[in-house]
This record gives sequence, C-alpha cells and structure tokens, in this order.
Amino acid sequence: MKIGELAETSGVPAKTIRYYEEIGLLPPPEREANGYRSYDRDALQRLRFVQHAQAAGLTLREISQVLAIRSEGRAPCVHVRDLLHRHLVQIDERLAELRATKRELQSLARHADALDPADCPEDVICSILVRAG
Amino acid sequence: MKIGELAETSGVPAKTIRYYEEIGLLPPPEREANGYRSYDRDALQRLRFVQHAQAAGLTLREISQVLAIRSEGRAPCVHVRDLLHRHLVQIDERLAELRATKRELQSLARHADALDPADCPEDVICSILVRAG
DNA sequence: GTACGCCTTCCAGTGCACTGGAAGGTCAAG
DNA sequence: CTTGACCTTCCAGTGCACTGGAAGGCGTAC
Repeated sequence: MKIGELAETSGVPAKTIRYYEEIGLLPPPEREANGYRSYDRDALQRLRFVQHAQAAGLTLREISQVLAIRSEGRAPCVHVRDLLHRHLVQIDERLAELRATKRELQSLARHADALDPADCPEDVICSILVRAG
Repeated sequence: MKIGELAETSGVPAKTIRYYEEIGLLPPPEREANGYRSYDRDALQRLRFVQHAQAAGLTLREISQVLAIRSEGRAPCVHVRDLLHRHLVQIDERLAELRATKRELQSLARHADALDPADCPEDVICSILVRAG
C-alpha cells in the first residue's frame, strides 16, 4: 500500500503521515524499488490507533510513549490507565474554565446588546470589556 | 512608572509587556533620559483591558483590533459585540467537543480499570485504546 | 570600587500539530 | 512523447502567546 492509499483509507493526509514518521510516531515503512513508501496492514492499524488515541485527547508525545512501551513488548495498560485519568482531570479543569468564560461572555454580550454606541464614554477604552475578567 | 513596577502592579511579566509593545498591542511608552520605558496610568489601564479581554476569550489579534478602532476615535461597540457573539458560538462548539471527549475517556477509563494487564492480547497495540474514537 | 538589581536590545526557542511549496523522480494512459 | 497523477526530499512557515538567554548600560548601597 502506497502512502496515498494509506492516506485515503485512514483519512490522514500523506503529509501528516510523513510527519508522524519524522517525529518517530510511526516506524519507517518498507520501500519499493522506486523509493516509494510501502505500508502493510499493521501500518493502518497503528495509524488508526493514533487517531483513536488522539480522539481520546492524548498528545502525539503521549501516544509515542504508549507505542514505544508496546514495542518493547510490555503491555502499556497501567501507563494508559494513568494517562486516561490524568486527562480526565485536565478535561474537567478545561470544562470549568470554558464554562466560566462562557458566563463571562454572556454577561458581556447582554450588556453590549443593551448598549447604545452613543453612550460609549470617551475616557475608557471600551465600556463593554472593562467589565470582563 | 518603570516596566518592573507596571509588571508588578499588573501581574504581567515585563517580558510580556515588551512583547505586547512589539506586536503593536500596546503603544510605545515614553522613555526616561536613560532609555528606560516610562509608563503612565493609561498604560496600566490598557494592560488591564488586555487582561480583561483575554479573560473574555479574545485573542491578542482581536484585542489589537478593538484597541486600534478605539484609538481612531470610533467606539468599538459594534465590533466588540460581534466578537463576543462569535466567541460564544466557538465556546459552545468547544464545550460540545470537550464533553464528547470526556464521555469517550470515561468509557475508556472504566474499561481500563476493569482490565487485568495479563489479559492484554499481543496482537493489538492496546486493547484499551482501540475502542477509542 | 564593586556588587546587585534593574533596565536595554536582539536573537532564538518553546509547544503543538501540522502545512506549504519547490524541485525533481516514476509510472500509466492517450 | 507528453500529460497528469503520484511519489520523493528538504526547507520553511503557520498560529498563538510567550519565554530564555546573552551582552551590556544604569543606579544605588555598602
């Protein structure tokens, strides 16, 4: 399977697949006589794994770690479990932040919608936004 | 007021204040005879405004736009109102994404917690994560 | 006079995940 | 024989918001 086909099948751009190889996320594949990359089914499986792991919120660096552990023959279960729990905490934090920002923004938007631009005082930069934060 | 004092008062590192000036977010301040930056109260107000606007989720680029509009003498109200509404939409999208990821992660974590590492089959990269995505 | 802390500029790097483009090789169809 | 799709490498840029460090000037206290 050439890189274009792998890209097509996986939905990951060829450029990105080469990039994954470059950063050591994917192992260098076999090459055809003409130098083209030749991928087997494992490559697709790995790539799908990367997509799954990304969907789960892991960074490429973390995915590399999991992949490396596995290629050493150890089962990455414990490691992955830790990663998952840590990510859940992070997501909760981020959710809380976002919700706070949203409340902030909603309050500002309500204020903005009720405001006549003519009322904008000259001495402050923006009377909508000075209420933020 | 020298940059260190402004940094102290605002909580924004001096390095960052210089960076803001460099990208045109803050206007170049007066200089003392020795070349030190000399800030007035307006500078602190602007810096606070930047912090508020950032807290509201605006990017530095957007904040620059608001500041630029204001410095042209026009009230940025309408512009800001649009920004706010667009940001609210973005935040809702991001919230939905995050919540989906969280559900994903929770399901994976439950699976991981219930799993004995010895059960990890050799032929898949990680039986926890193949379920993701 | 020297030590220390503050200030200056400038250049470069961080993190994250790509993405673009140039210059050129390969292969099958028309 | 040329066109076009595909592949290669390499270098460089994107976006966002900083951050680090070197090399040197300034100002005050001891």
